[in-house]
Amino acid sequence: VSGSLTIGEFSRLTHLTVKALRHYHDVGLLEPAGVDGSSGYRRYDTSQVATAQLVKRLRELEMPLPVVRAVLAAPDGATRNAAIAAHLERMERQLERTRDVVASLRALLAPPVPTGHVELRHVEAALTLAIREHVSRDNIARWCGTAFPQLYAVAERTGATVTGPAGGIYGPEFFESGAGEVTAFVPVEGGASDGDVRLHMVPAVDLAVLLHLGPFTDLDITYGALGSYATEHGIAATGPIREYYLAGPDDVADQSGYRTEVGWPVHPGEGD
Amino acid sequence: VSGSLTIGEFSRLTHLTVKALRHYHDVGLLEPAGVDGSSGYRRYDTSQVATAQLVKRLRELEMPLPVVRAVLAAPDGATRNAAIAAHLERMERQLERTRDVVASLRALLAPPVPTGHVELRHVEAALTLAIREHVSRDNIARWCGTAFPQLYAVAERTGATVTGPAGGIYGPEFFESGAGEVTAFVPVEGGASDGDVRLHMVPAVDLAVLLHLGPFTDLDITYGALGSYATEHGIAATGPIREYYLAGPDDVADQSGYRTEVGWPVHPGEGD
DNA sequence: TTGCTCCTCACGTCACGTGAGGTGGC
DNA sequence: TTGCTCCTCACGTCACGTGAGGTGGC
Repeated sequence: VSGSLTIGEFSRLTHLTVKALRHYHDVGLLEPAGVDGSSGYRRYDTSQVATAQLVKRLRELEMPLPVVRAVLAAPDGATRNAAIAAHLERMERQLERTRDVVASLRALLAPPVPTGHVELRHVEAALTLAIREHVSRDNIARWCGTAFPQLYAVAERTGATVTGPAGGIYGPEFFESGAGEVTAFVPVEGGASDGDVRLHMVPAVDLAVLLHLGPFTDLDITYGALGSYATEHGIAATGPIREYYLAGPDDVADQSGYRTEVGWPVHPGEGD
Repeated sequence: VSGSLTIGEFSRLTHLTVKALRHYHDVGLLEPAGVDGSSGYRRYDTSQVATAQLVKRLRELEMPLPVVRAVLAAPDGATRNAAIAAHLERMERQLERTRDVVASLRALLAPPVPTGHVELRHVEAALTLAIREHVSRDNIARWCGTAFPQLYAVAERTGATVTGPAGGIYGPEFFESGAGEVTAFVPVEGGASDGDVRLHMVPAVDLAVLLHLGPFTDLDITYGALGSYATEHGIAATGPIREYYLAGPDDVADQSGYRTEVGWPVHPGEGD
């Protein structure tokens, strides 16, 4: 049993708008069962209703059309379900991120936390195991989540001794354009390069350093305080920014326990 | 104390990209402290950091720029917090909606529920208290949430006796274009018009009727089954679609207990 | 026959991102 | 002086929505 439907009838059956159906036809996502050669009238079939309903559900979950297309083209149920599950997981991560931002918004609106003490510090060059890559802001959390374990693993494999807290070096474009070169490093004695992980000398710098307590989501607050300090004292220099992870995800379970030193480049010897 | 910053420096301080800052300037959301007359160089001030951080937070929560502008322009903290709270509530509602859709997606992918029995029914014209308005799909839940209580309130005020379940009439454009004329009605004896609520004769129709059990989010499944039935039996007529709310939010707490009759217009006397 | 449904462009939306091509400031 | 930062267009993105202007089908 099947029945033929005009686009309007199919729209009422599936609760997809006529405009959406024409768009899905244009992009080849949901082809009508037939198209009249002379009039161009689209013809749908009742057998297409189930597919249309699936498309509607996935779009309501803001699944991008290329991904929807992949779901529809899945050769079997397992592949299809995996694609859907992956999307739901993306949504879950985004939801968690939203929760963090809401918390951080409350913190921002609350009476301002007394900002810590800015320290001017000369940092010596140091031997490290490091990974350097072009990373976008959106992916930085996941990237760090794989990079640092990798660094510690190489340290162990190559017999290196870790001599201090891990850190990151962020090129200006990372902030100014939303993506840029990022170096993750762990200071070591001994050890050796291994694949992407290189034995690398991190250069000396003069930094204004401010300790950030709590989630990474709030880091911009500390950046603001630190950068304002450096600017107002006329000591700000250009160059990459450093972060030192004194206590992070590997050390404490709760984000509120994170301790991060933010290092802003300054001109040497101009301390206060 | 204050300090002057180039757009790049301000970007690194606030973690807003240079492109975003220029855009916020263009649309008048975040004006630089100054602009050099000859070179066009923007100049920001450290005193603007806090505002920029707020903008960043609100944008991370996908607050539309006009709303952000309203928050920034709020004359006092209370107004500002109210605007933010309203946005968080919108997000909360959307989150709930997402949860419903995920559940409904699972239902769709599960082995198909045996569909109920389609009944062909001649419905007589009936006197009702009714509200009619142009409503978009996005707002239909909220609209019904105010319309039906209003109908019952007028029924009580004007001494009307409710004689059956409430219903809705949906013009084809409601589905085909995503917005259209919707009539909410409650059948009565007695009663009188009162403001937007009119004493209105709902016309007679011939309907194919299928009972929908569960959340409204799943209604498209029943629409698909019912419309396919009518089409495949060659009895589908054009005209508005009716829903009768046998058990809805006012009657049962859990969505899974909702019972809704969907009525699809058919040609009279062509039953089976 | 009427008018209702369907058709195809072309352009708009929203918040920026992506270059191209060019100039100013240290 | 070099090159780095900044500038302004103009156009792209994504999934449709919004008309305009016109034709086919019952």
